[in-house]
Amino acid sequence: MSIKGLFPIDKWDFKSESVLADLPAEDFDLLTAHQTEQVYKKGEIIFREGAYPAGIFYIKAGKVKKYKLDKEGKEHIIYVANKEELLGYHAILSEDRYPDSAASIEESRIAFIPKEDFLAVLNQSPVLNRRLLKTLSHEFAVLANSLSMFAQKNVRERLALQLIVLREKYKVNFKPGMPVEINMSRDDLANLVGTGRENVVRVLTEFKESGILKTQGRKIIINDVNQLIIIADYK
Amino acid sequence: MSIKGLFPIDKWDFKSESVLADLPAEDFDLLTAHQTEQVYKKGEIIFREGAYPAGIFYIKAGKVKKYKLDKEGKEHIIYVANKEELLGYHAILSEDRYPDSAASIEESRIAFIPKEDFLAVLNQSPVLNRRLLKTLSHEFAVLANSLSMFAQKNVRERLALQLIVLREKYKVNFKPGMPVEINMSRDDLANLVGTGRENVVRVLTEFKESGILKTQGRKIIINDVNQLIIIADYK
DNA sequence: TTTAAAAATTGATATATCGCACATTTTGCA
DNA sequence: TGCAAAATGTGCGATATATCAATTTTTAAA
Repeated sequence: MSIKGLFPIDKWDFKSESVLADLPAEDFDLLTAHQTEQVYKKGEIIFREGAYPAGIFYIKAGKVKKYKLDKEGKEHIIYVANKEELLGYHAILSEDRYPDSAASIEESRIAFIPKEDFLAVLNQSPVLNRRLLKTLSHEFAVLANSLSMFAQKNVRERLALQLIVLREKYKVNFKPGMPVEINMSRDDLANLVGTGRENVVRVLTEFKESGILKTQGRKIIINDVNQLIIIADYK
Repeated sequence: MSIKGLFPIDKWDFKSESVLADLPAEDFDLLTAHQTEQVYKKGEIIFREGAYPAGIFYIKAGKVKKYKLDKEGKEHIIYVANKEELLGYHAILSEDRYPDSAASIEESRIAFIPKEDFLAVLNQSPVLNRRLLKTLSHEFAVLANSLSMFAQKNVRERLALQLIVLREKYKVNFKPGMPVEINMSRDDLANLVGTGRENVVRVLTEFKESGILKTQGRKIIINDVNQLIIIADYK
């Protein structure tokens, strides 16, 4: 039985809404009453898997990778979070430790909100409750997608898909109509796709030869997203 | 940098708490006021990915697989849900369609709760809100684990891990101390591990020869869980 | 601008696992 | 209980990907 065409890849929802949007002013003020802001340099760690959470983070500017380390210390990137996204709330809600680590992949400005404030607002705000439930269940769907993609697609197809997703995330840095530059190390890209650096380079070269994209040093500029969609969705 | 030993696999939390436990009687009664019960035969589909949700499901007895289909119709099992677990609430909370499909893997007795009742209780019950947030964020952690496991472990290691997890789920069917029988088709097992049936059979044979387990027809009886833990955690 | 260190790229080889074809066993139904 | 269909198990060639080593390019600091 085939469900071909039921969920074409170009209809997927890559964008994540801000959890804090539409929050009543009263709740928002209470939530941000004791926030402190910090600039994280590229590569700086925000929190570590296994640590107990002291609060949540709100990305005001920049990009953050959420990742897990295997026993040899090789990292696998689970998600790239963009500005205006909330970070580190899973650990508090699950009453457990951080399930993953977070580090900035470019210089980022991030606000810290103490656990007490977050829980206080959570206890009084139906809107925040509803919004978090929506966000979490949406995240579940995205993660489930990634998981089955991993089981069913090869490196070439996975890289194509990640490039499409990353293009959306880097779009916000550029004017509409301008070509979008993905500025990410091959190592991070490899850890996101779940393969080695060398394999990413090889597939990237292949894409370059097909005219799908071009590279300028570390930067990747996508010329033909449709071609990527076809590749990612092929199997 | 190594985090060796930080999260030994035998300390992982495989069990999922019932979302409905500790729910105030009032909320529970309202939630179950219009529930209807149905017996699903082995293999019967409960809901399909992409459909709009009409309500949620509560597994009273049996086991259910949550899965996604690729374009050729090959399924990838994301999760095996046990009795006393809630099903299908992601779609309602995310205000979207089902992100995956669900089907029984053994004869199951399942209650259906209409969407309206679920949302009504959600609007009035802080306990249910809190519990759902906890469950969803826990699910996220479990899924993130699966994802990074996929990226970093081979078929042998993944199968070992899934056998450990399944053993926990099948435990409830047997008396303490009695050997636990995992009764699952090789196809389902392969779709859970993310490989082909043949590869599962090959690794299973290998495990059998090492005295880790034995098989009786379709049934798998684990003799040496510790050995499995070592294998799953090896890399 | 120069230069050293870091990152990216290319090549070659080893290895896991995929997927087909076929044999065997088990299961459930008449 | 017997039988057909379904599920399981086995062998093997093809292939994608991992891994190691060496080279080139880029980056960022002096």
